Amino acid sequence: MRLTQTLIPTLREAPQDAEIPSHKLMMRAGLIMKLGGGLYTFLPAGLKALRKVEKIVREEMDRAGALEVLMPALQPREIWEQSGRYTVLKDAMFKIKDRQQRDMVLGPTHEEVITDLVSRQINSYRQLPKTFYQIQTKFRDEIRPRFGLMRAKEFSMKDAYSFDVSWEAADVSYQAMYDAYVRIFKRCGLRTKVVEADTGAMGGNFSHEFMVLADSGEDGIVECESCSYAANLERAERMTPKTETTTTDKAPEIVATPGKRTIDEVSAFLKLAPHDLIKTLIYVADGKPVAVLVPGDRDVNEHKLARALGGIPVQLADDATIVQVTGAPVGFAGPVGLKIPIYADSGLKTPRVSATGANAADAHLVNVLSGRDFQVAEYFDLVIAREGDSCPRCGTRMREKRGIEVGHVFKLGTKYSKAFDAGFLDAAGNRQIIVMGCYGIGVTRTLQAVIEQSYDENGIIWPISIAPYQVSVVVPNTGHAESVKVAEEIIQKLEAQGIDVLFDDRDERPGVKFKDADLMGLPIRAVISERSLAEGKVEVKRRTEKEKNMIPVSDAVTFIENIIRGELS
RNA sequence: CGGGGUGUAGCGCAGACUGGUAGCGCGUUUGGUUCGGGACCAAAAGGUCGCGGGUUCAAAUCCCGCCGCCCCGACCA
Repeated sequence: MRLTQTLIPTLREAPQDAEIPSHKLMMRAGLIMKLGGGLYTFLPAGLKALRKVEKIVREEMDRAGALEVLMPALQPREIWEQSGRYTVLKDAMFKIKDRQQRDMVLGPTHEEVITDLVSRQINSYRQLPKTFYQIQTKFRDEIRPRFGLMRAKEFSMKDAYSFDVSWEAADVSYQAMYDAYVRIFKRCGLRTKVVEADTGAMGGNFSHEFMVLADSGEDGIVECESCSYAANLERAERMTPKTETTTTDKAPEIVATPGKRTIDEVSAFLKLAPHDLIKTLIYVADGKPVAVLVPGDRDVNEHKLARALGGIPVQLADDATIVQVTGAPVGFAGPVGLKIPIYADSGLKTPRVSATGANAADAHLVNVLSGRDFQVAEYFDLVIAREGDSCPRCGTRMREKRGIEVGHVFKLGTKYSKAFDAGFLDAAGNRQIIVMGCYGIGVTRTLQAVIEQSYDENGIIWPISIAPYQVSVVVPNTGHAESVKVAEEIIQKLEAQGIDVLFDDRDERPGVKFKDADLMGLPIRAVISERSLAEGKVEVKRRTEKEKNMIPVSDAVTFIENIIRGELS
């Protein structure tokens, strides 16, 4: 492809609204253009790269035995009512009406559609297992679209769904997808970290996320410094810390703490470490208020809390409820004298002399002892894990990292198959329910994540597998006919081998072409100039190499082919 | 939705406080000189100053309302 015939509008400066390196570089390298918040047009070069990611995904899905389908993005409201997710996801969905005023949604995901399909088409154990997948545009009314393609309102996703006769069989399908994901990301040149994750609105009981480690990542994860344990902060557990018991003969004593509501304010005022305070939070679980206690220096993990209380939805109580339950305004809640169930983090199991809210305005209690002054209904691991916590598996210290979630595999179970009555007759003629799994890859996000993980001060560094063009050809002086002729011959031969070549045929100064080649990040650069041709050679250099290789003209094509084959094999 | 910021040419910005013919750099067009790491000279095209209202002889500038976009928090591939 000649640069003058395509459209790759490179920018010297990044648009002001681009924040992270990959977003800036996608804009600067002329891959995408913004239409509005979370909405992007793929320009020719960006699309070429995207198609290559899709191709890798397809090949690996097919290899894993998944069947490609294509489901409607536009879906009737009814199927969402049927799964019970219309309420759960309705704020995240784009909702529209057709001309008959029927409610429709733009699909944010496709469990409902695929399960409906399977419930109609699959009737026998002989038809199972089956895994279906599609690569399709998803729509989500994100609260805050961000970072270009990283979190967009419209994005391309590969979603797959497995259907099995049993939980054991589902494990096999799950593993097949897991393995395919490992291969996909590896082929895209990504280094990923697999972490245990929360299942969220998707439901199900088990999941793994594929994370690209990056400072700009929106997810926090912890990983053990010794064993293989790694988890999303939403799920991450920690071993109960060993704390020393402390005790006192003194009764709880009320201390006036006017206007001191936060842990920081109270600990500073009472001259106690935050750890010596107990943070009391009032939650509403399934309509009923409960008190949740955590050490003063920790935060509640609501996902863990919800799971601990039996998977019911929990939310922080509003101010009115807090006043009603504690008899005090927000900021002075404490466990002593509360008439509601009290759940506490396991870090508080060891009795310690603590300070708590006094359930009275502008007052706190000191010399509070659990067991003596209040009773905890049950202890759970309830706090958000953090750097320095002990690994739940082996007790070693854990460290915190940031990650970009590019893939997520779920063991769903029967949530959707039950809702859509997706069952089958087993060999004995008994009707059984299908066990499902679901598996997503953010295709557009993966593309950007590759850049986030691979760039330098000059621009993108594409892996050969998904570079829009594997080779860029630069002729410093396009006025030199011989250079152009040799360049065109080499390009023609490379393209005949199925290699994508971008020929910078612009009438620009050499410096401009070199800068743009680096910015676009094409993996191999061939320079054909009067100077090198005088020795019968052309210059070939990888994007990451400093040294130029001077290759005889007749060997150039083979030399380049070998680099590409070497990396793709 | 809460908090903060911002909107002036395709991109990056100045002008606003103190109202008076809308500017700079990059990019684009034309001509010329240049030609291995974002050249130089000359000429030119390109703007409803986010939108609506108000104040004023006069508004990019002051006032009111709305909208877009970006950042920090709750959602997710």
